[in-house]
Amino acid sequence: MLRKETIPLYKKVIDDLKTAIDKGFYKKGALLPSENDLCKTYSTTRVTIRQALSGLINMGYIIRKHGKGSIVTEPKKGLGILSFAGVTAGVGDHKLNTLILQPQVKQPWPLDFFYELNKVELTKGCIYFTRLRQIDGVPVLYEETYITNINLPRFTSKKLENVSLFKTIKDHYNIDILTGEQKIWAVNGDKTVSKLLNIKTSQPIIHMKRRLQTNINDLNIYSSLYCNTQEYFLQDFF
Amino acid sequence: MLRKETIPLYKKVIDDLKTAIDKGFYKKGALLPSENDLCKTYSTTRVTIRQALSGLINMGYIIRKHGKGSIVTEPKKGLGILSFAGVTAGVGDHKLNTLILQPQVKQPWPLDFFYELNKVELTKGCIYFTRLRQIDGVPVLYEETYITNINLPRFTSKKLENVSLFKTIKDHYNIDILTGEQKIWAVNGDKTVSKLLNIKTSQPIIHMKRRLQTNINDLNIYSSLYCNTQEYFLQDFF
DNA sequence: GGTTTGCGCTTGTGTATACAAGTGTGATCT
DNA sequence: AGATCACACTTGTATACACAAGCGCAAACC
Repeated sequence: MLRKETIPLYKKVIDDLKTAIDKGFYKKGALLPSENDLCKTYSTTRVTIRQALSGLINMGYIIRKHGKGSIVTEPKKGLGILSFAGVTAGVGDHKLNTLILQPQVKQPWPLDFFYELNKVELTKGCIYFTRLRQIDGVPVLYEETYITNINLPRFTSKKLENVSLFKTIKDHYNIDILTGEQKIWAVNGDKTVSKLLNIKTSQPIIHMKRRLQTNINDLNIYSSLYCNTQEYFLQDFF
Repeated sequence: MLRKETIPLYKKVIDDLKTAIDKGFYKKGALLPSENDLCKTYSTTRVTIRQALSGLINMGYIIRKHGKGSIVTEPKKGLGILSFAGVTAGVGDHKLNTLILQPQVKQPWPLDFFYELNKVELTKGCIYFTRLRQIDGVPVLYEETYITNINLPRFTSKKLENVSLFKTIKDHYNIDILTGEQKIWAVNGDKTVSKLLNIKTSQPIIHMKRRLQTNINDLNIYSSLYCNTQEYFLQDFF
């Protein structure tokens, strides 16, 4: 669990406001309380509050207008990582579910792994699992994930169905994604993938390889994804 | 070109450090001067210096290590927009060239345009052009671009061959890209596109639609791209 | 030789304050 | 009624300071 003894005040402010926005307490276009109001609420000063607000700007939760206030915006879909969106704008999360095909298992890295690994990573081995994302029961994305097996006690027993992987590792191990890299191809799926996605092998699909770096040294998250973009597409805000 | 009367100190610090990094004065992995050193240099306080440094973090120019310092990193490749990279890491820009197929022309927006346009955009019309990117003479990316025709004097006579579009509009009109959105599909190319990319219609290619918002109201850049990922791939850092 | 400790450096977090400048509203003036 | 002005409220920029905590190295210790 590794709950921090004390979390900085500005992070608490970020968390509170973020949660309030996520829960719909502040709707898109609404104004957050002014800096001075927040100062009173948290018994702190503008420097600290502004530090929090600039965090929310970076996350894409708000924009700020001189003389006006902090305006809630549509949050960025996480770090510029390509994420799903429906052809019609209004596809909500409720239609999307995640199926675990291969639950988390500790194993050595594959010999022909698609990224170069350093010594520490090779020594530690990885945790491997595969997931299938469906929208309205239709499979659209198949993902194979490898995480360096460092400081992840009991991770193999965590339930990953229908939860955000990033939120899980953040909540349980306080791991943040710092940077990342993704490579993208258009390919024809092989038999296995085509069968999982329930399409013909002649149907073009997106293939992606990702490497995400975290705030823990040598703890990286690698994944290989295949995505059927016939009815849906991949989307990216920045 | 619209020089501000007074620019804030923290912006000057950002600019100075950014320039120094770009010019190679601080190389990748090197440490910037400490906050206190910068305080002395600019006769200011840590709050202001930290404001500048956090700007550089956002731009991806540095990362910071507690107890260590500000470390210069490889700058982000433009805003998380997917960009090219070779299968082998070492593909340099010198191998890539840009061919203008349809030079810039002022015209009304297409009737069935792929993004929704507002009244101002519709009134102003657009500037349209198409480009073909080649690596070693092999065509890999075909791009159709539409820019709202606002405040772009003489843009139709600018030469776009082998130059960065973003750098051109930044240098000549002081236009910055603020935010963006891109959608991605895997498709089989139609006859026209397949011919341009010199591939069979059965070859899967990437299709992207992009919308880039600038610092000028209603001046947006739209593009529709087709990319052959047989030998190369699209890459994205964040 | 190897370990521990202390110290000076760094960034991280926070308080208290000040003035500049943009936005909107209501009172006042014409 | 319509334009102008003053004011309150907002964020933007900046100063000055304090203590916490991580890093690296050298001196001291065993």
